[in-house]
Order: sequence, then structure tokens, then C-alpha cells
Amino acid sequence: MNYKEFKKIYGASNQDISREVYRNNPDTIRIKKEKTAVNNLEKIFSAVFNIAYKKGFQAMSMRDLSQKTGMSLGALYAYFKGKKDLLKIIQTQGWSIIKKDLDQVSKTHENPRERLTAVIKAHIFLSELFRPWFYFTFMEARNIEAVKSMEDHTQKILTGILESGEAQGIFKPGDHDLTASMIKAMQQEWYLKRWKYKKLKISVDRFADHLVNLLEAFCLV
Amino acid sequence: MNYKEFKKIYGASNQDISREVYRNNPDTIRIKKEKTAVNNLEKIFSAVFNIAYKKGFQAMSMRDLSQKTGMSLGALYAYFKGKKDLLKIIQTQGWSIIKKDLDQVSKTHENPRERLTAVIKAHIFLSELFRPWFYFTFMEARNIEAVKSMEDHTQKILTGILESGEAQGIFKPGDHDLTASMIKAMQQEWYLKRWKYKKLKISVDRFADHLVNLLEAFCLV
DNA sequence: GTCTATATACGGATAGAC
DNA sequence: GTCTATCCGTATATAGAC
Repeated sequence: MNYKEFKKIYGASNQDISREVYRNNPDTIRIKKEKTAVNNLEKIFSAVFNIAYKKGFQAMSMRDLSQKTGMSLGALYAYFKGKKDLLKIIQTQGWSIIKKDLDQVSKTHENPRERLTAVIKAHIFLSELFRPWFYFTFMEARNIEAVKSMEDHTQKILTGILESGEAQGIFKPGDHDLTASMIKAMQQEWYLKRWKYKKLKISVDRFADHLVNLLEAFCLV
Repeated sequence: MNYKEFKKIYGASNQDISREVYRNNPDTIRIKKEKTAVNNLEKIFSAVFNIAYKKGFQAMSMRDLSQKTGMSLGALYAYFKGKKDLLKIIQTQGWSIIKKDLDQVSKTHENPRERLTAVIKAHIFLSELFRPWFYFTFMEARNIEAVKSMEDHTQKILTGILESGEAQGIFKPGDHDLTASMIKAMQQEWYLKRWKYKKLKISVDRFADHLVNLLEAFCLV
């Protein structure tokens, strides 16, 4: 599975996320027409990610956001109750589609080796597809409990695969928790340091393959 | 070399950094007595790291800082021109000692294998010793050019070691830039996710050894 | 050197017209 | 649905006493 194939199968779009957010927040979003709402939500999220990348969410003023989206201050407040509310929406509501894909992948493949590869790659490919969401969540929501527990969850999936692989004699015994942590660190590297890989001209497929190779050299019997 | 030994040889302290900062900023710091200045600078930095860890530097108000340090607003402004200036001081001035240690380590050991281990461990141990500095810089200064070029610099050291190891027939040929990136990602994991390793009761030595083992399984001929 | 009191600006949020 | 004008709290920064 490479990135191109992955996109065909699982490929949700930013529009899908915005629609999801719109439908999940009927009480805070005062806009009636779904089409305009979804459209503007996309603009808003994109602008937030853009500004927050440069100066952080806290340092972004509503006036910054107004300028970047081309919408007025008043208009913005029809889409969320306030700045805090906007943050919360991004932190919590936007993830349902992404989570769905991750869970789906982690159920495919019986063989531990294939399963490990699939799960690792799926995570990287998703973070490529929705990089701004991943980046923003990491930088602006690191200490939120929900995010920590998500990290815990995906780590446990990896540890589980490593353990069942060991039980089947495919993987070496070892400190699987620690190995799973290292995997997560390397996955995060992809969306945290985009500038580096752009500069080095390293594609997402090359990155993912390298990670899998590195890992198999260490784990396989 | 383990953490305990490392500390004995290279162990600078927070006080050393504060003294360095004091001496490097005679025009912005209005305090005459070095002892009180260094003392209070330590308090200030520690408080900044503490508050910024929870809510980020931008969200920290000067009143927060005043309360946490026990110093008044007026007193704080005798130590830096303003909040922006404080950020800049932390981002740029505090690193000279740390850089010195890193450079020193990277010159020891002729043998590539030993050198790789030494450099990797030294970086992790330094980040343990000065975790708040590393964490803060990552979170609050990621897109600063100076920080990017530091990352570039340390990455090139790693790539260089891998290449010379390949030339000597000790390491396998491979994509050394990418491998060096992965190493950096795993090193960063240590100071970015302290809560996780505390919870799993994994020591810095165990973490560092695991990283070295993982890498050698991949690199050694 | 450090404090308290205060000037000044800026940012979040709302009212009400269109 | 979106705009402009405006309110008001909060944050940075300074003045001047001790």
C-alpha cells in the first residue's frame, strides 16, 4: 500500500470534516444553509491552521482571523461562540472521521508483520492527508487529556501487535512498550517537520518505507 | 556512559545558564549585583517554563509570572525590556553552555560506532538535564530560523558519522539523512513526552539504550 | 532593587443596521 | 448572513515612592 492507493480507499477531505463539524454543532453554529456554512468553516479552519502555524493559537487575534478569512468579526461569531469554543471544536469535533479510518485499518490483516506495516503506514498517510489537523492538535492540545488518551490508545494497538507477533515467533522478544513509543515518535516526525522533508525532497512513501525497514530490522526474528 | 557519569563530567546547572544570560545582556538587565540577578533570573526562567508548560508562553500574562516568582510587576521589568524580550532571551541566549557540551561530545571517539552512541546519548542526557529548556524551545520556537539551523547542524553531525561508518565498512549503506532524522525524532520523544515515561517508569538510561539498540540493529553490517 | 498605582493599548465579544 | 461601530475587560508597560 502506498500513499496514492491509500488516498483512493480512505480519502476523506477537508470538506468532509467541515460538514461533520457543522452537523455536530447545531446549537453553536447559527448558519442555516449547510453549503455556505461548510464552505466558510473550511475557510476558517484553514486560516486558523495557517496563522497558528506561524504564531500559535493564543497569539492569533480574532482580527487576524477576520483578515485572513475575508470575513468580518461579526460574521465569524455566527460560526462559534467565542475563541475558546473555536479551539474546542477543532480539538474535539474534527477527529471523528480520522479516528474512523484509523480504527478500520487496525482491524485489517491477521498476520502481525503485515498488520504492523499497515497500521504504521496508515497513520503516516492520514497525517499527510490532514497534516494541519495533526500539527495543530500536537502543538495546541498536547496537554489535553483527550489527546493523551488518544496517544495511549494508538500506542496500545502497536504494543498489542508486537506482543502477538512475539507469541507467534515472528518478532523477537523485547521492550514492546518502548518500541511502540519509538514508532509513534517517528510517525510524528513526519507531520511536525514538514519543512525538513520538503527541503530534502523526501516523499511520504519513502519516509514510511524507511520507518518500516528500520523497525523490521530490529523486530523480526 | 550512563546518565550519572554524564552528569559528573558535563553537568552544568541552571545557575550556570542564568549567569551566562546575565553576563550576555548587560544592556537589558538593569540589576547591578550579579548574585541577586542570577538568583532571580533562575526564578523567572523556572516560572516561565512552569506556566508555559501548562498554557503556553503567549497565554502567560505578566501577572501570572509575577505571582509565580513572588516578584512584583515592576521588579520583573528590571530583568527584561518586555515580554517579547524575555522570549528572545530564552530562545537565543540560554543555549551557549548546552551547545558547548554537544560540540565537545561530538569530537570524542574516533570509531564511528562508539561515536554514534556517544553523540546520541549525550543529546538525550543533556535534554534530561535541561528538559525545560528543550521543551520550551521546541514548543515556543519551532519556526525560528536559529532553531531550525541548530536542528540542521546536529542532524548533519549524525549523517556524517553514518557516512564515515559506511566508508569504513562498519555500517550498511543506506539513506543516512533519513536515518539521522529518525534518530532526532526519537531523541525529541524523550523530552516531549515526559508524562508517558514517568507513567511507564522508564529511566533515561533505559530509553537511551533502547534507541541505540534499535539503531544498531538497522545500521551495523 | 522592589513595590504600588496607574496610563494606555489591544483583543474578545456584542448591538444593530443592511 | 454579513457588515460596521463600539463596549469593556484584561494585559503590557511605566512612573514614582520607598
